[in-house]
Amino acid sequence: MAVDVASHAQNKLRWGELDEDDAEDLDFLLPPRQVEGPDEHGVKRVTEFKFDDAGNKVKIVTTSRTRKLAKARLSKRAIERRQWKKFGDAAHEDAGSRLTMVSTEEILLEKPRAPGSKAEEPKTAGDPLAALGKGGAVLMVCRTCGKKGDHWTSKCPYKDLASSTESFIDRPSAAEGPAGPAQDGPTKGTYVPPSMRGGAGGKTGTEMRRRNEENSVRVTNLSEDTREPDLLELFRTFGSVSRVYVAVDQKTGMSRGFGFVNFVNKEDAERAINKLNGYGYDNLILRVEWATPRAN
DNA sequence: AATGAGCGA
Repeated sequence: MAVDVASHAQNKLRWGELDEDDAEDLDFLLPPRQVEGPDEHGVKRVTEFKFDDAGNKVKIVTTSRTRKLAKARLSKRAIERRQWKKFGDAAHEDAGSRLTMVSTEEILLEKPRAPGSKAEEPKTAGDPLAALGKGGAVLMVCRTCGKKGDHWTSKCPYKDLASSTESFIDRPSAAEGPAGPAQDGPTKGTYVPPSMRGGAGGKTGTEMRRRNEENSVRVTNLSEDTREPDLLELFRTFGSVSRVYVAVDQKTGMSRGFGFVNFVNKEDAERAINKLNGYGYDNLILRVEWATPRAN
């Protein structure tokens, strides 16, 4: 961009007459802002000039480094690729210029079923009674122990024991403890899938495996681009994994750097902890420990 | 440094 210095000079401005607004008009006298990099270490250098309050020309050099760019995001391979000889349109570009660039546009990620979304409004809008539904309050009936009005199935104190079908419906007389058997629950004619049927071949008594909520392993110090499939790949070598979870910031969608892995078998979880705690993954040192049970 | 989500007869 050519700057017509001569025409500006005709204004015959004197330094003493300048107020703040006029000062901006003199920027054309300054060398242009220069951006170098980022280099292979992710370091970017910006050189710019401005006038200070006294009207002196000042050079400002700012170097910045994109967080974790070289460390976690770029593999050796990727750094290597940056050395490749350019071709096509890029062949004639200046060293620092880029044909592709990172967008600075802010993009909000929205959860499809976010609370407060329009989809759930029409029901109750303008009619507080509608919230109660036709039949009034919903009656909680636990499908595991048959207790009413107390808890949902997921909150049942017996949920960690055998499958509900096996202990409470298929063989109702086997139910013990404070809750008692399901008196008015279905006891006959209820379909029971083969996998859930007791008897020969089925697991019984002491063989019954506790459900796996317990074998929960917390993984911290994950790199921010580790996703659940990555965790699964890493942990599945130790045994059956029933669940992987990576904590994500609801607002930004970015990983919060920790997650959980649940194992079907406690021994597998234990081996995973022993092997993977302190393990270098994606250039970070993992911490792998037993998780304390989640609060409800 | 750090302990997870959502659903419902």
